[in-house]
Amino acid sequence: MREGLFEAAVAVIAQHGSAGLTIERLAIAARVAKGTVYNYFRSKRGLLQFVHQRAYEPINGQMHEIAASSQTARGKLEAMARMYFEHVNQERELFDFLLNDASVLGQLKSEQASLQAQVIGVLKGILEQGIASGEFRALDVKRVAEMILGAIRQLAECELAGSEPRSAEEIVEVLVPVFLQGIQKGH
Amino acid sequence: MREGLFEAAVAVIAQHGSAGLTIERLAIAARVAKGTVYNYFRSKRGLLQFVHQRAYEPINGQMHEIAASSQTARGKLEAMARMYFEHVNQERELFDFLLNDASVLGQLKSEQASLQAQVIGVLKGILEQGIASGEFRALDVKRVAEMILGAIRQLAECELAGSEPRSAEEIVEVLVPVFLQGIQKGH
Amino acid sequence: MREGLFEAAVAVIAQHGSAGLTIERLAIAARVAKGTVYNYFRSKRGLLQFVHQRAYEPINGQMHEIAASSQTARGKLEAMARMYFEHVNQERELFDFLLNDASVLGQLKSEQASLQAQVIGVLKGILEQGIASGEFRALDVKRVAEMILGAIRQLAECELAGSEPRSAEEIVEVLVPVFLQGIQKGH
Amino acid sequence: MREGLFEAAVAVIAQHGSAGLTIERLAIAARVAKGTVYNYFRSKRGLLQFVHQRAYEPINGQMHEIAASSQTARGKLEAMARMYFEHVNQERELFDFLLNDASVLGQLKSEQASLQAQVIGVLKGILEQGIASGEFRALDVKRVAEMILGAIRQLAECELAGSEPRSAEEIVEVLVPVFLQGIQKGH
DNA sequence: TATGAATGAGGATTCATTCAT
DNA sequence: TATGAATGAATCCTCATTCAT
Repeated sequence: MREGLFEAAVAVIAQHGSAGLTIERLAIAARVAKGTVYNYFRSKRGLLQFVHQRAYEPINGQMHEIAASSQTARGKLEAMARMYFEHVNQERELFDFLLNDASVLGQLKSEQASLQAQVIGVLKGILEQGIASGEFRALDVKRVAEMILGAIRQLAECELAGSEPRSAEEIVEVLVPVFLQGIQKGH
Repeated sequence: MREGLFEAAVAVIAQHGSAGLTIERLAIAARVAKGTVYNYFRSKRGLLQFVHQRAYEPINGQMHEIAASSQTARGKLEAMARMYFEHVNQERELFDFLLNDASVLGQLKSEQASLQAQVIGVLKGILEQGIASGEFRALDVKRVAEMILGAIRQLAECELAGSEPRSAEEIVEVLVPVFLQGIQKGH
Repeated sequence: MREGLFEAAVAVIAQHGSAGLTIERLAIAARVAKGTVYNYFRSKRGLLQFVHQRAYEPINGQMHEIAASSQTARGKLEAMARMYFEHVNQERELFDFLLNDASVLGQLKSEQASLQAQVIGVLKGILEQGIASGEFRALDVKRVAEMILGAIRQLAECELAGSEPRSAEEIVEVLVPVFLQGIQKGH
Repeated sequence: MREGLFEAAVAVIAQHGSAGLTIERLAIAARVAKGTVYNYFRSKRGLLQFVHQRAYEPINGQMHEIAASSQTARGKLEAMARMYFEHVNQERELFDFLLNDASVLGQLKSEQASLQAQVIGVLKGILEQGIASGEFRALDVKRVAEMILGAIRQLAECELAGSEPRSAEEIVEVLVPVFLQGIQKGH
């Protein structure tokens, strides 16, 4: 049932925007009565939290899988970026909400923050692996992890803002070389 | 008076978050009557637009100055990042709002988008200059511009989230080398 | 419930005039919460439309019945006038509103106009029947229909303004002869 | 100055409708400050009363002139109807307000009522003259006066609702015969 | 007298949440 | 557990009126 409400929420957000997600619309989309929603979620805030968690669950899972896999650090960065863009492309409206409005309501700020912290942690791990293995030079891993996350987020946002989705591959092919070799000539 | 309302708005946002900015709270913070607000702004939307524009005005101005100056592309990138972080550090609450909640309620989405487009445009210009001058290698300038913007934004956000502000210089010293030389060893 | 709100609306209008009909007063009169009103009417405008339609429904119905009946044109005119005054006498406060303030705020202008157009249409039909049957002489039916409607409305308004209601019959006995034989002597 | 405000009020009503007549708009149209209005009118209500009176002044004056003139009763009726339609046609927007919305605000009800009473009084006088002179048959003069007023008002309203103004003469030529000879054939 | 900034009561509307059935 | 009618606080906005200059 929570599952059904999650999907209904996504549908409503896709159609009315995140500000248009009201309990009434949600209930209609889920074909239940308004009161029923409150049997499964303490409050709208709880619902939002669930949507947030539910949406990032697969990404989170795959992120940790990638991190735990036995690849080079570069391979992991590539895999993570690719995986992320694939998800974003698959559920464009949902991520349009999650990327831009999620913290908006002031209600998901902590969730958003803890998620980011997790992502940054994983990226830091990858960077440290790369440094240890000699792939990467010594770095301020935290800052670089933040930069990578930021770059990916921004690419995703611009991607969503534009009309035609481009393949994840395409984007990875720009992202990774820039971070690996930099933009300076003769490197 | 618009000035006073602007400051009151920043104060309210700092305390209650952007979703907590109501005309009533604003009026109280500015020590005027509710109706007075409407003598200076056509609507809440208008107020928000003013706050947005007002906040980015100096950044925007300096951004164009830097772009128009006679430096190497690298110098411009450095200058822009430095300038940006200095502003952010100076008005932390305000940017906490602008960075996260600016598109709140969907009311400033277009302003935010046009601002971003402008920034990306300037960054593209700098990248093209660098390519032309032989500083940079051939690049997908649009994407790289987006990445740089995203990295800067994320650094700023994390900076604001953290407790102690770090000098802009420090951040620039991490950001620029990464984008210029990349993170790969032996480059 | 819509019924209850209708009656509450009539009561409020009777007491405060149509401009004094606020959602708050309506809710109090109906002994419900303000929000409840909006569970039954999309907006104040919708409420007003309902009141308008609800009030004229019976008159409208009987008007068309009379028009469709098999009487002389004169008989129909008499019947319509009688029927109208009977309704007006029965719900004095309501019609006090409808006759004077219906177009209030411009919100019911279109409803009022379309209703009038309908009435005029029916009256025209009756006049044409009378001309065809030889009862009436050739006439500018539209104008005469307007005149009859206006005369009836004005009689009703003055009736409502005065204190003691007079029987519909009495009024019909003045109205019809004037329109049929005119006021000139020796006719 | 009151004169100037009257004209400004008419202009505003013509452009924004009667509900759109605010003190602010009035002041702008009259090219004075808002506060100045209150040096000439105690309140908005007072202003409205003045507009009402001012608008009907010429009609009222001519009405009494006609009543006092030495014509047949029929001639007076004709003259009054003609005069009325001429005025209405000259200031269509103003009368659109006066005819429909004047009592709306609940503020001009008494003015409207006293004006009507006056008109009805004059019409009664004319009818009595006609009866005395043998032109008209014995009548319930009050009722017939009301009917005549109502018929004229309705014709005027329909006239204003329609797009192209028709000459006053045309209308008089329909109105008077109907009231004089009636609509019955063979009369 | 003229000004116009400031006022604040008042009004329409939304929506998360409750609760009796 | 499911329902959905009822709630009422919260919010944006309007505008007649006042008053210090």
